[in-house]
Amino acid sequence: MIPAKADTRRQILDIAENLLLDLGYNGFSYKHISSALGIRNASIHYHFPQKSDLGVAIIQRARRRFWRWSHSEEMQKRNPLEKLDAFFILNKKFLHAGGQCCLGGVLETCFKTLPTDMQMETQAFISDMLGWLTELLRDGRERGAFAFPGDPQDQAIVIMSSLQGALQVVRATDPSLFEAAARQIRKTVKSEK
Amino acid sequence: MIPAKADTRRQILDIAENLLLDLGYNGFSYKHISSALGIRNASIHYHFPQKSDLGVAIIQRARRRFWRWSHSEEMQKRNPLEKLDAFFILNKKFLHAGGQCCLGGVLETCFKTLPTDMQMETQAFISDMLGWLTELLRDGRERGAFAFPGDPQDQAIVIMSSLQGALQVVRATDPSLFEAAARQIRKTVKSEK
DNA sequence: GTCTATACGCTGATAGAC
DNA sequence: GTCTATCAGCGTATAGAC
Repeated sequence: MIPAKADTRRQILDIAENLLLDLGYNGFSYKHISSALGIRNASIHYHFPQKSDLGVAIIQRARRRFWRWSHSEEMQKRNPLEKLDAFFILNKKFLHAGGQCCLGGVLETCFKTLPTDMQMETQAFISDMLGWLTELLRDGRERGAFAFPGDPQDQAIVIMSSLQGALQVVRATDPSLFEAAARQIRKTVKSEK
Repeated sequence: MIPAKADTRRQILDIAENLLLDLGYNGFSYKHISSALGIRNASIHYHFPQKSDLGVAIIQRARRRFWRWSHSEEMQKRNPLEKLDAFFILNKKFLHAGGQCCLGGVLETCFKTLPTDMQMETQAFISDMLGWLTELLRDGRERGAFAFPGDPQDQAIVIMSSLQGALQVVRATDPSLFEAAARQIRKTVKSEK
């Protein structure tokens, strides 16, 4: 049996990740976390001595999560278009979580204020995602599922940027516009056949 | 003749706007501005009593700037494709300014931490830009310059989001990738003829 | 592991002299 | 308009008791 308060570390990560996606890295503090969790400020420093330790841990966990997602048995069975759709759904989850931004976008906009270790982890995270998406587009185009001009990496950046940007734009307009934008992006790469 | 230090207000706005695009709204303080300008903290409060007054002023100035840009005599002469290209160049300027984000993206990612007056001004700014881009796409498609499926507004969101997102993504990758991404976006709406 | 207590610079902001 | 002086609160962070 697992005691309810067994893994405070995990709870801190969960709360901090949500705060990060909602408010940005410079928009939340240890106080937000401690009051949400019902513990004291100092207790969080026991698990994450510095705020950047917490930041790095959040990104590393997101990287592992993305790796498991993209390498899951379920995912391997899918064809390229289904994989792309799964990526769209992955992004749409941020919207349903009360209009959050995606991790990459949040970290990039405050990139210059981040300590070096967080900057490096951010770069690795983006590289992971961009690599996966590039490979998917390359493979999918070879197999006739996708049709787009130019370099798969350029197209990968456009898709990542679009979704990331759209999650942000709808915060200042209407959340319902995200879906329509996502469909529009999908059309630009899906082959007509 | 205009004394060198005549309009401190304007200099504050210039510096603060650059800090905002570099570091995010919660990433810069009055101290950054005062030390950059060689004056005291309190002097800035004379011009902008609250930080949100400064924030609102930055957005309002950007809105006026965009209005003048989009209504300029020079712009009226351009055809739809040339207007779209001008919009791309407008975004590329942030990249050349040392890898800045665009104003919309910065404000949206910390949207939930902003005071109400700044949130409203942000919404108006996005609405201005989205309205202009939507009208351009609608008109351009009617005249045969553009070819894309669906609602012009959906396409407008995709283009705005892509450029906004791309400016952010290249911060964690390579600035040179922006140009390629921009060309890729351009291809998705330019008619083939 | 979590607590209390504490440090201390930075933050936005004000009062009042010049 | 800009200055000096000052403020209360918050930020991250540490020491040491339980």
